[in-house]
Amino acid sequence: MGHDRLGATFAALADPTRRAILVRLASGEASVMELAEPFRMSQPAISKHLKVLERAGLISRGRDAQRRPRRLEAKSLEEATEWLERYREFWEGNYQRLDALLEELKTTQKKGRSTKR
Amino acid sequence: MGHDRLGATFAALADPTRRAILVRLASGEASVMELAEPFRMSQPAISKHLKVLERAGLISRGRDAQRRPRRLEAKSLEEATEWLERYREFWEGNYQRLDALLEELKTTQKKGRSTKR
DNA sequence: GTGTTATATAACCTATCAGTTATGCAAGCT
DNA sequence: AGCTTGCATAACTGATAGGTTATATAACAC
Repeated sequence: MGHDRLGATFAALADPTRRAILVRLASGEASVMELAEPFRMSQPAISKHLKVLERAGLISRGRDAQRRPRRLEAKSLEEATEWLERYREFWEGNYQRLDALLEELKTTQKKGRSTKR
Repeated sequence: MGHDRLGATFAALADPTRRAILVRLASGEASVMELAEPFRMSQPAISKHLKVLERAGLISRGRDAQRRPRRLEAKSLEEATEWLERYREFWEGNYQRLDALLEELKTTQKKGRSTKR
């Protein structure tokens, strides 16, 4: 399945290594070697993760001699957060109301079945 | 790679079909058939997506006769949102400051490497 | 009972993912 | 010039994802 941009962002965030990389980058830009150091994974593996993060728009590449330091890009994160926020508020607020409403509907259209939870 | 819980949540959110399902569920619980209807995908495919969402803790199963209506569960979403929020605020606010700070650190801890171009 | 509806599960296929090693290449260093 | 460092890329591999069809199960309707 091809991912859309939002999908690519969430997919990128799904991997713990990539999340750790983002956490690291939150405290400042870093070279590939620096980013690879905490993991017992090969450098190419890290480069691949970085490519995923980059395609998701979560990081960008700079240049400093032979280094290609990565830094965070906020945009994608904002989009992801927005998406979540929208629906979080949607049902966080309405949760109790919905619960009651559904219970009501259920007992109306079927004869009362006992509740789960 | 085995996903942790947060990872499973983000992975679940990566698929557009699953996001659409969540959006649908934000307006109330729904049976599998109801959830499957908008898609030109087989019912088993939808059941699989639902299983992914359930393992991620994003939805739960009720029972109503032969129906197994799904409903949203807020917890996982909250966790995901929290994670994003934490880092979003981290660099959204501090972006400019961080930039300057890093420049400073770089020139301090290495002997002055000339500007990063 | 028989048949139907709602859902789950199995078996299968293909594509993508996450890792590996080996190699290439550009930019310093001496 | 020749060696080293930092990174990218290619080719390969095993596992997982996402879809399919076919079948099983469970509750209802007659």
